[in-house]
Amino acid sequence: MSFDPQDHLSQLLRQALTSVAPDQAAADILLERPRDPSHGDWASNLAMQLARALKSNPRKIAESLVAALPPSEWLVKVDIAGAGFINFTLSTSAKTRVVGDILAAGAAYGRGTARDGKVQVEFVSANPTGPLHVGHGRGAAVGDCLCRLLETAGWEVTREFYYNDAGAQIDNLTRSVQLRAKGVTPENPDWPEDGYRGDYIMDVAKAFLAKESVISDDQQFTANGDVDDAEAIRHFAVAYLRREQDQDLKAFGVAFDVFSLESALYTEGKVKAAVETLVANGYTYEQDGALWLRTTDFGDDKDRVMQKKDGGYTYFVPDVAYHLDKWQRGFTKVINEQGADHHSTVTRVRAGLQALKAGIPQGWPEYVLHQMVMVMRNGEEVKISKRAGSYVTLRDLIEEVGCDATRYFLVARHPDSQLVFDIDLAKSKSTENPVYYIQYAHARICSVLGQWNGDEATLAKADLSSLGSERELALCARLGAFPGLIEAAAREYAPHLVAAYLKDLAADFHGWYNSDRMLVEDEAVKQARLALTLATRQALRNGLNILGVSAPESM
RNA sequence: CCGCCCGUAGCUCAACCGGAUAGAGCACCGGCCUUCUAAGCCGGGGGUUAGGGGUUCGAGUCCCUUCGGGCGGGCCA
Repeated sequence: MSFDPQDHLSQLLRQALTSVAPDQAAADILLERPRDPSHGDWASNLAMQLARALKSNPRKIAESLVAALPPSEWLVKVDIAGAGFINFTLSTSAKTRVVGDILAAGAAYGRGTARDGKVQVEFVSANPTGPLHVGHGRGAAVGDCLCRLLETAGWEVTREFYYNDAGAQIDNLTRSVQLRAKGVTPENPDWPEDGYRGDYIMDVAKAFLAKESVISDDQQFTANGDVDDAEAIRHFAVAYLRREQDQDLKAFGVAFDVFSLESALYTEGKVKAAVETLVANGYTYEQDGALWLRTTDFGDDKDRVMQKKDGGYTYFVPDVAYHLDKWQRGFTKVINEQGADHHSTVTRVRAGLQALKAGIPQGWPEYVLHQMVMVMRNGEEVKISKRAGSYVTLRDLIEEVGCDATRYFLVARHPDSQLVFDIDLAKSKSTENPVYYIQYAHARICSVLGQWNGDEATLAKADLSSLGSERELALCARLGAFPGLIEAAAREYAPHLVAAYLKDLAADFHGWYNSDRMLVEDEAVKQARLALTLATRQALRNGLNILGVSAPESM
């Protein structure tokens, strides 16, 4: 049973509160770590929060609370400071016991208790019309790290990839490959205005002509080489590009559990069924030869066309059908990770789902929208244009920068913030690369433990009473903050917090490493320090694992 | 014109349902390798948190507004 000081103090305060102000006994009790160490290890603003309700001076309330606080063996001091903060100072043994807790928990340290309901995270969802670019990379990094984070926090997570394999874009792709196979190049005046111009189209065409077979995670198809067989070209191109994407994702450490195809929603009648329900529920009307959905009933600023004059559905209709399907598959919690350039779909999809009257909650599904990635190379912005074919692929990045650094760079920023990916900077294997800083801490630890060459399992029971320096206690405090950090990052869908935490943890370790030796003569001191060292390695590993970044034993 | 996101040190970014003196890295200056990896550490300078107003014990954080940047607002996806 691990010791959680925050929980412990919270209980003490709750008891004090119950006796001091019984009618406020249900008030929220917030405990936080003060920035300034002289303010103790934990602080509560409870007295200030209660001031209004109790119509009393916060400091007075604080005094009553402190007086009513049950005794605790883990506390050495409680004082009142500032406007009415209650500051708690823990005993050294209370601070260091996290080391034993971590060594006992191992890879499970930071893991939350199992939650009810299963979560689905949909991300990347790139259409198979070309290689994945940096934007997809950000989606892959954020989405996958979010999944790892949610899993760590106790959720059962399904990773899903959805793509359009049948629409106008695929027709365009098919035509582009067909033309290439017939020897027409984008420079030719006959090349369609919106045709795909990238060199990869030529690769697809060549492979088709060579009657190659391709296998991806969800597709397989053998080309017949017949340039007039558009259907075969379409199948082949989709399978080929899906395979390319799979290879990139695999190299990026991302794997999906489920692939969903837009075409299946049509062939299985799910689109038709959704439309019929919307009509039956009375949320549609005809105007200008089209069928409209009254999305303004659900917060949209204008109604949207569902069925075009030509009879085809607009893109959000299959989206609605798809999400109904997700709901019917039992996912009470669904998070869609997408680029912010698609944020206009959020309102429409939710409106469509509400109009289905299927008992779906209003805010379902949830969205994590990442802002755009701007790529810099040689100090200049690299324009990303799929049709022009001049863009930075995820594969390029992984090959040039490495999987670890690429993942780290793409996930270390708040998804809401635009991201400048400076290729030259990320490529440089220098101190400017923060991922190395973290990995280096891990490698250093491995090196020390290797030189000690003892049985790591024995450290779990080490006597920690010799720990107590400022740096050691700061490191212990950082280690103790890990579970709470996971909880917060999972709650806020903010994997970048893990990246920031690991940097801080590495900094605490490097600082301690440089000030004290671990492999000292005194056996008790050595055991205690090695235990702290091992616990730090465990936290680094667990954190790096959430980011999908490797933890090298040596560098 | 409307909607969403962003604006924090020279640069790139943190800051846990609003907390105490806003923190790191890079860059710059000065120190530390006969001792566990110097991809490291220690010290220093650097800020009106874009501007203004409001809410309250307390605001980078919430509300209003102005400015600046990005993305959307197709019977495209």
